[in-house]
Amino acid sequence: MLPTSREKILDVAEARFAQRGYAGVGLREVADAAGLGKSSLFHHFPTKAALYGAVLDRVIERIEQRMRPALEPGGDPREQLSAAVVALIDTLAEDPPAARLLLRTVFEDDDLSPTEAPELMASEQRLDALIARIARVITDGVASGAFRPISAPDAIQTLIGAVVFPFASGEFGEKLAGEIFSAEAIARRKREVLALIQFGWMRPHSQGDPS
Amino acid sequence: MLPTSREKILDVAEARFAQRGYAGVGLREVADAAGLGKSSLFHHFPTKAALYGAVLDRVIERIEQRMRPALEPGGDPREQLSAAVVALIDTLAEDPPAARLLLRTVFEDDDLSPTEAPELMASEQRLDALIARIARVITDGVASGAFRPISAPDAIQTLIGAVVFPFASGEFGEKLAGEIFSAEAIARRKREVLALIQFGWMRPHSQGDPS
DNA sequence: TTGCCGTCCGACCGATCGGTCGTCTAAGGT
DNA sequence: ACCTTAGACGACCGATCGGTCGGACGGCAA
Repeated sequence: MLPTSREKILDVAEARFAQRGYAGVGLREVADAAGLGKSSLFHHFPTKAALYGAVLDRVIERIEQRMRPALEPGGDPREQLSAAVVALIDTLAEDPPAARLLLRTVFEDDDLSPTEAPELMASEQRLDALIARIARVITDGVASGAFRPISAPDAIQTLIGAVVFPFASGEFGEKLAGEIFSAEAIARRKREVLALIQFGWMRPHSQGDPS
Repeated sequence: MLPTSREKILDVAEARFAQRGYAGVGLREVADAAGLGKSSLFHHFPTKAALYGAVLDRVIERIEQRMRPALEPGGDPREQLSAAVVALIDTLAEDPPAARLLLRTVFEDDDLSPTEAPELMASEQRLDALIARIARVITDGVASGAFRPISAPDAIQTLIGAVVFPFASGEFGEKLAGEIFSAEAIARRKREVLALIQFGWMRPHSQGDPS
């Protein structure tokens, strides 16, 4: 039950990177919070960027695992998309720092570009594959008539903004709508996004595949 | 036409803070890019936090000015909300670093909390007032029957995510949907969000105020 | 017992951080 | 002609940054 040092480091680093960002977190701070000396970190991760990469990879893997069953090919695109969104929301809700970490990572395309931090390439590819699968579900749905003729990339941008941002909004979001990670707030977010998908993207009064 | 040193500093700092975040930007970097020595910055802004505050304030003021006419009390809430969103998108599109700066600021609720950086209080209050006005439009619309019974705070979270995030998504967004700030991309974003409001939130086949 | 190995540590490195200080210069008012 | 003032500058400060290094400790296999 007691976590290994490596896991402890990852847990602490995930929370700190989410709160203060890559440049804002010192390795000393992480080491202290993990109950280790700073130099001990380097026995588990060769560089700060590698530590960040490991943290990010763990988060993306969790999300991928939870969303995978919903996205398996061959099903009703409407149900696939809805189930995928619910799975994503559940995963973000169980790992509070995750949402903010993901959005911060998107914003750090300078310092954390895969060119400079090759340890992030694997994570990026996995995320790309996941997004491609979602895009596929949307384009399939449009092709079958289940969805209006929406643009998959734009729909995905909207989806990320509407799903991930609220769980990353911290004090701002709490002042606006109360506790972010309460069961009620999570349920409200699901309703909000599912309604968006249903009324905004699904074709009304259509039973879908016209074949 | 040639900008004053102060304006030059603000322009450079806005771009840098948006790209690398508060902790990730050194004052030396800002000074160099502005064509000044580092110590000259302190003749215009007493601390780094004050500089960030001035940058943020300028961004929020621009947004507020552009959205104000759309939000003046007494009008059709549907038109008010749509016009406000269009105004916001236009403003973000004209000032590319703005969206990312705003979201980053939301995420920095630790280091940049108004308690520690009192120069941000004014900006925060102005932003709160702006959001309150939007919330008012939504609740009015719900009361008059123009909107479904949606929750204003949740709707605002969705709106921020769907409007602001895409313009802050940088390389990630460009890989997904091409140039973010092209005229076509801006038009697509407007269509996307306006459709969301219309189909997702407006009551169908209703002419609104039943009085 | 011996030797190895994974883990951890304190001391240290050069670089950079935000910020201070004293000085110099150019413009403007009297 | 004089003095004030704003703006800019280089030198410098203590603190912290990511990262290195040599060694100490404990478990385990031979």
